[in-house]
Amino acid sequence: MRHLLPYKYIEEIAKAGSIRKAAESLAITPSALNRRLLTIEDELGVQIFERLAVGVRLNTAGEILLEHIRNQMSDMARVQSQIADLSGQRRGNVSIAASPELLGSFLASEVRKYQSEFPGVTFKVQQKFRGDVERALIEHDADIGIVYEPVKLADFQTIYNIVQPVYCIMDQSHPLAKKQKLRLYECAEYPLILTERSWGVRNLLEQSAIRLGINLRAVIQTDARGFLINYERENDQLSFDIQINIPDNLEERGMVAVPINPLDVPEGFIFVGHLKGRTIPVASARFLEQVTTEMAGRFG
Amino acid sequence: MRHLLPYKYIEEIAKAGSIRKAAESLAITPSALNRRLLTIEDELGVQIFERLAVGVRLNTAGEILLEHIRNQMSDMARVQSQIADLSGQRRGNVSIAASPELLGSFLASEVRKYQSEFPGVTFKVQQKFRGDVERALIEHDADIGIVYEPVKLADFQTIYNIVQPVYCIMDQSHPLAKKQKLRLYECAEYPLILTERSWGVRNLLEQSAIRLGINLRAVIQTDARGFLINYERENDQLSFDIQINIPDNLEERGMVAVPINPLDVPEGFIFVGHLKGRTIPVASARFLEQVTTEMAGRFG
DNA sequence: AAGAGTGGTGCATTTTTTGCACCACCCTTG
DNA sequence: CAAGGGTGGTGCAAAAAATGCACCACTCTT
Repeated sequence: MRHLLPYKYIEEIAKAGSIRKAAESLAITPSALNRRLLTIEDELGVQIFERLAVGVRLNTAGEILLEHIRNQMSDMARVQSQIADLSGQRRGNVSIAASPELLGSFLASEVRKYQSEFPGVTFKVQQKFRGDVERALIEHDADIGIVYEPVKLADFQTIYNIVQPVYCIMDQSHPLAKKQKLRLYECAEYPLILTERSWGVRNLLEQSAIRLGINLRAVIQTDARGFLINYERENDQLSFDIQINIPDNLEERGMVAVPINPLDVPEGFIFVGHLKGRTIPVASARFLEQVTTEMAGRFG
Repeated sequence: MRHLLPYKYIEEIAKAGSIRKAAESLAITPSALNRRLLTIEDELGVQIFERLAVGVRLNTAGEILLEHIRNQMSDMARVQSQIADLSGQRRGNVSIAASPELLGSFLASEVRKYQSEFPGVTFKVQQKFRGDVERALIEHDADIGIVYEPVKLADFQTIYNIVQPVYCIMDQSHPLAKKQKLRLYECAEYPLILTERSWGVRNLLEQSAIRLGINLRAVIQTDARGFLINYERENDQLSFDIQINIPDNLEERGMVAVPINPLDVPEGFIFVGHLKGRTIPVASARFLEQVTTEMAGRFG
């Protein structure tokens, strides 16, 4: 698609903030790039960038144009995807922005399943925290968004959503391991392994703790999955996760997951969808379908 | 916008049905045009046109691409319009597809009013019958649609609608001229001037006539406005029109308009709007606003 | 005051596009 | 059946457009 090369150039200049830097990453001369920009501005009749001493910056007209460019480029990708799908081949790139809670095991196995059927499709999976998923969609950095406990959904087109209770994960020998349901104050008596506050699970826990007047002591604060679901958890530490992120072989590892009473910690929501008003490429749409079907089958 | 020249070429080839004809209307060599097409198909990886002995025809992939092209081109027009509007200037072209009932006096005066304020804006007004307005929008042949008694509204985004009763127009000396309301059978006793059946008014009349078992005798069947509202109507002929299309100076012309009992002929609807899912250019949006405000003021 | 960064420009070179002439093909028409 | 007018496709030379290089003017930091 050589004819939307100018678009790519503009986008790169906007991102780099300077013609020279953009030229470098585009592997052309600053001179050539500069002239292309001038030509575009001339055709458009207005400046797109304001010239500063340290580089260039998009002005309002440029913002409008850039939004159009991003729409246009991903719409073109969709068209190519649809056309390729006509001839039976399924190609393209599925770009996903997902909360870390989804990346533990669920999404990986879904991608594996899809790719075994359509090897021509590539994937790009980005970990984004609650509020950042929607932004990734707006900036056309991702086609599909999967969020646990989203901050807002103004530009989010929800295709499917599902409740996900919070589980407490511990060693089989833990005093709480035999319970059917846990109260939050019971957990709070043990040393906790917690994630950063940007995680949806942590957020739910914190809010509940405040409401109930409980203090959560984090002996380890980490985002590394290895700590949250540990092979050899020697002590009485507890960690938390949502249902979908708990691996199947948890028991083999000598561990158990016990649900927390939803009256203490309310169940969170997983939202699956894409940018409002967009038609996403065929491969992405099919993958979305597969994911929602799988979710509905397992938790619906 | 030179970079979307290829789009223009494809659209023209599709419209002309032959590379040579398209080349002629694009004022370039068939050879050059052919090569551009081949390049595009090569970049896309698929054929866009099937080659026939008498020319070329879009295949399915081409249909998908063409839809994208049309969206892209009118979206670009919108972006340019928005950018121009930033600097205070209002430019652009307002393209309207409207039922003939609206073209008598209403739209002309609205256009005049708008252009006196924004001389930089040009207009394109197309007369389309009931079912054709929506098609014009779908093919991006028009930004704004105004229909009296539309056939369907599947892809139509209604911004405003209003009821419009049918009036009977006659000379002041006509026996029916003094009535406050007319029954349809009263009209049927006189010679009628009717439009083609594709008009919304005619359609309403015909359906009512069938329902009531009345026979409408058209002594003149014409679409010419001069006949419908005639300066010197010598005989007792009657014509019909809707409220908005009746000129202000009807009385000066020695004529009167008497409403028909809505129990006989139901009131029709005028729908004002644009293609669903589209953001129309600034100038078009403002004009739409003006039209709906005017309608609401006069008939709301 | 020096230096490193920025965007802009004249000119020769390279790359791309175009026009011309022509080919092979198909269908209509005489 | 043959001729003729239409179609899309292609080799080659000319024209046009884009690029790279060297350099300028400028601003801000050091």
